[in-house]
Amino acid sequence: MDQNIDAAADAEADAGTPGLVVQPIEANFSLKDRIYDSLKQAITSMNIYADDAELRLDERKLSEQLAISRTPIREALARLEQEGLVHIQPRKGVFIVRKTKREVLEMVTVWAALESMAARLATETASDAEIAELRTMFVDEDGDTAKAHIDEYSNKNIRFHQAILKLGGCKLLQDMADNLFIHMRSIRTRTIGESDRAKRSVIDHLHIIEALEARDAELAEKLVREHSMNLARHIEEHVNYLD
Amino acid sequence: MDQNIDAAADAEADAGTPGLVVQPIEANFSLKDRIYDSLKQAITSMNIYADDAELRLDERKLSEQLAISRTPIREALARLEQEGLVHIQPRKGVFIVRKTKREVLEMVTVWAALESMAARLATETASDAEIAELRTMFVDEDGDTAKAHIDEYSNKNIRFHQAILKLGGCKLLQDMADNLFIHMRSIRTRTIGESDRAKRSVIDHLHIIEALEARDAELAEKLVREHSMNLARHIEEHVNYLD
DNA sequence: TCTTGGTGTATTGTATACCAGAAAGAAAGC
DNA sequence: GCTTTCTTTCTGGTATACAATACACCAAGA
Repeated sequence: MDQNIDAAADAEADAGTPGLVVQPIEANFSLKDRIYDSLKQAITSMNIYADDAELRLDERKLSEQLAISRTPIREALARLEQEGLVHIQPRKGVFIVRKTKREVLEMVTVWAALESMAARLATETASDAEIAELRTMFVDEDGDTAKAHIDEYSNKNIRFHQAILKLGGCKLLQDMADNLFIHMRSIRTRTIGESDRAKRSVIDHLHIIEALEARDAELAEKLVREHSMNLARHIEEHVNYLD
Repeated sequence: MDQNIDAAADAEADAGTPGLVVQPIEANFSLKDRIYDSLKQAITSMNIYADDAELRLDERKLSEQLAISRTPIREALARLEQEGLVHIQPRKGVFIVRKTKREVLEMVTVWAALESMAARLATETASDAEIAELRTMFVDEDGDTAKAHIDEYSNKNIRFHQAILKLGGCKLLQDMADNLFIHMRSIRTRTIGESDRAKRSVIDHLHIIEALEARDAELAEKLVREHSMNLARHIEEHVNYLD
């Protein structure tokens, strides 16, 4: 590493010297940040609602696996706790939090508030081209084929909602929704396969696109909100694996 | 500790036995958490937009002042950074973040989304008595007297909005709005005194209460949203001390 | 056999020492 | 006098050592 820096310095000082310039000089690496990302990724990608899920995080074990000290790990865990992904019980341990049904329902409600506002904003700020792009997401898709490729559709579904958030043009709206999404990901992927939700979802989405195209703020907001609240209702009635 | 539990159990089993009930067992103290609260309180109560504001936080200085080591301070700072109150520049320092005008506008927008959703929910879940309570907030208040007591009114204003969030019955909605509010507090208290915002604010509030009383979800949502978006417009046009 | 007390171990909380990078100031060369 | 470079110092980043607590296990006595 030091050689790289020296080489770069030499190359800068004397362009004639063919020192090995290592390049983009990758980002400011900080163990704390990398561990944070790593843990977050690990937590969100595991199914924390499985019965045999290991919900405990061992600082020491992590520090050994990653071959670093506990300090940066603890700081990463502090951030994760602030974010609500883990809970630190003093003198007991660090545990991945399982959301209760009520909490999930509240997250969906907040999501509905955020995305419906984004849809409203999108009717004013998004370009016709941007809205038209939404349609391309469903070009090879209808309800029936969707049911056949649940996983694939689940991803498309996610991207559709993220696209609307983006069209709203409000970064904060987007970020907060993304953050909620982290907690809801596993729920969404599980519920999309139930009953005929996939098919109805596609229909809803098309109606939303039409409202955006018509620049109908009230309608777009309403459709987006009700689409999310339908998910809430579905969870309320059919999801039983939450506390 | 065990005695407490036993005593309580005995007292429950046999009310006649005068077991020593030792009391609530005071909180679990944790330096990290206390420092977090302390710093957060300090940051939010200072005017970070003053020209001479000291925006830098020195870990070592803090550790000396508080007579503790840097470790728990760093964990508290990590949480504050995650929350967006401070920014840690590696090898440079820890700085309290000044929000840009755009960021403040986005916060108001999100606030509008959250509170309008809460108002909508409130029309369905809040009791008549709870809604009626909102009126008592303005019993001795009209636009003119409000202008005379800006500070006092500013607090009432805040409480009114928090009350609506609460009536929505969605804890998460409330918490997220509260969190946004921390960043907006200084802005709100400054803008409320400008032009005739206080007077118009009172009128808006009364209309909102009426919509809630009429259980008109659409109207309540719309009024709350527009009330907040008016603040956004006002900031856009009149606030110049932000980046 | 059951209860109770103590001890040992595992795990987190806190303190401290040291490292590396960056900024500021001093000194030297032009 | 200006610029440049070197050095000093300050700051956060990381590692490690120590302290405190929770939990489990075991042994002894009733």
